[in-house]
Amino acid sequence: MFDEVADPPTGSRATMKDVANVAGVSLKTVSRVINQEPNVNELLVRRVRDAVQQLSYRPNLKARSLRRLDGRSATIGVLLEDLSNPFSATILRAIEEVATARGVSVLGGSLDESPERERRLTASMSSHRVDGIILAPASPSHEFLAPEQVAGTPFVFVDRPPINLDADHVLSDNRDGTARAVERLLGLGHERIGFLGDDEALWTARERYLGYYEALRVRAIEIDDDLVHLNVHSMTAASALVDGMLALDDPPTAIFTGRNILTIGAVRSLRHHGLESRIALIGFDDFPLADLLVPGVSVVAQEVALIGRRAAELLFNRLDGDRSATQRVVVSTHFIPRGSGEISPV
Amino acid sequence: MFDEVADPPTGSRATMKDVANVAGVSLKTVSRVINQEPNVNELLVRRVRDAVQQLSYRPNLKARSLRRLDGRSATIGVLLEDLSNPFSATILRAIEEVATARGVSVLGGSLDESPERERRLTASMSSHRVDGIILAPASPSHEFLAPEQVAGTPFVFVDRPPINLDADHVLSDNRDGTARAVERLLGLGHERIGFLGDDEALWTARERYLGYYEALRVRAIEIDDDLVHLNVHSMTAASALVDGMLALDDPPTAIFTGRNILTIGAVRSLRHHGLESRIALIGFDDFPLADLLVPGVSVVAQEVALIGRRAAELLFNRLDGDRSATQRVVVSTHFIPRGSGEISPV
DNA sequence: CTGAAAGCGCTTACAG
DNA sequence: CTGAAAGCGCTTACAG
Repeated sequence: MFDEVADPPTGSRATMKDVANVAGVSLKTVSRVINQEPNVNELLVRRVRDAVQQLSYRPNLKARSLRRLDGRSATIGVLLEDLSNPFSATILRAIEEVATARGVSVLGGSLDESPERERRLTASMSSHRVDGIILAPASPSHEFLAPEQVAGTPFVFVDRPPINLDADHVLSDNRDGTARAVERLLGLGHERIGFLGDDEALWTARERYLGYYEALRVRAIEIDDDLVHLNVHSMTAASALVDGMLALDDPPTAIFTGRNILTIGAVRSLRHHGLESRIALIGFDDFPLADLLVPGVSVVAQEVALIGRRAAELLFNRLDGDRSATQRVVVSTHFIPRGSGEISPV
Repeated sequence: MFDEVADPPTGSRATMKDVANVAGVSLKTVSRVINQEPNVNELLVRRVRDAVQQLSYRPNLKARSLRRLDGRSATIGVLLEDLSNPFSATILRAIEEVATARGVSVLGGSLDESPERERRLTASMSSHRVDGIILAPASPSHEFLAPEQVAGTPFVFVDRPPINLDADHVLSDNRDGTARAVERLLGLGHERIGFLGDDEALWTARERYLGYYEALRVRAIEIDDDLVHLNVHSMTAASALVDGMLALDDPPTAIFTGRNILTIGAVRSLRHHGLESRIALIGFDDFPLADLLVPGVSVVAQEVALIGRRAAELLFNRLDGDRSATQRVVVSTHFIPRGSGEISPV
């Protein structure tokens, strides 16, 4: 034997017990050093630290959280629509920032608007015993999460409110943001304003439509069914619908699009008809390079990172013991004029 | 007492033992049912299933992985540059897809080009006992990961190769992709081609520069220092440098930009000078709406999702026991002509 | 086909 | 200031 104490074998990890053996102290002393408890002899601290170094020891969080009274795993779950889209990605990053600062890791997942995936992934998070879950929901009802909530897992909803469940949530002011933008178009003299919206099943799509509806109502302008299209899912569908509206006997002089891919579809159609500088356009959601298009595309922008940050703050407040009533946080949108929304009717 | 067996108290979760009590069977029988082991009496299976339902029982993965021989946590770590940028977000999503199909969850983190964050977050992943780690590295050396690797955690690097560590990696053909694009410009008759590149410390930035360098060398065109700028970090810096190049006595007739934000900076400058249809431009990395600009921006596009998928496949192969030699996977880039790269010199 | 005992790597509660 | 024993919620290895 060349080593005084045998190293643990390759392919397996050093445990606290290995560290104790190498340092010549008890398990409990190692635990004290790792957890920075006071009142440990300097010399022993040093010996433990050296052994940790020598063995590349990493405390096992799974074992720790299994035994600890609070059972915390130092992990939260974040389930969003699609981690590859800029909206979800920005929210995830903002949450990560808050979590990392507290030494908490983030388990992420994409729901793709699938209620079934929502059930599966929340169950998975639950099996991982995450300390809390932030969710941009896909289901028509969240009753099924009640047992998790009762078991002590706090939920914070983002982008859309919970249904049949009492939980904190963070939303944009979809309706007001849209109404104010449509009011701007009305203020310029537009009376025929087209509307393209996403899937009616989505709360955000309905809210944005309601903003449009209310703004017209206030001015006593009747809704023209030829100018309103909901359940538009793609850029190409949006282009085709704008093509159709432009072919009407009485075409719109302005268009409001309820989502960025629909906005881009509208831009393509207007360009195709050479009307991008004649017909006003405002979109909900900012998008990269909107300012580099000609004309620049005016938008109702969401504070996406702020939504993520607020959600994380709410969650950690709950984890810190906040038992106050459920909170709804509404994050303001802001209008960004870039040209396309400032075109007057001819 | 109304219930025959007391439910576990609010705020705590049902355990396998609780399920066993409610179902009137032993712990081991519950374990068999949960893990779908064969040879369990139909009646007992049913009773256990009912108890699971009634108690909203979720198996505790932490406890399971603590005891299991393979110690698998059904979790992998994914550390990328910035989860909010489209490149990282697309990779994460592609990995998530492969992982979810295997019932594995993804712990994500952003490194922000910080070696210190890389150390901290890999250590954190290690404490979570992830089964493997996919990493877009930020450090100048990855020696410090050797102990983790020896302890049995496989690593797969993406976007950049490991340094001082033997590990699988997935890269784009940065150098070739750039060289072929620059050759196209040369083919059009361009001889003065500007180059803007990212931080020289980054492997990708160096490779792309080498592609530019080699393409010119083959044609025996000398590199003009006035036309080459490395360590360009922002869109505004790129704009200013293009402004400067355009003011030269002998300005470039074409520009190659080594990263999408630099490309956008270059577009801004060319527009500002009204030269966007006179001076050719090709950028590395595609970006949204590149086709909607006038002229459309020609790019060398990476197969970003494929990079993520390949990395995940490599990792899971290792977890499935593949002990073959370290692999380097090179994913091809492809050129997308949209107009700006097809402009001939005047 | 079913179950009682031991143990994974830690923390807790307690004794000295 | 230090440590030995029990136990977190599971799976393993074994007995019946």
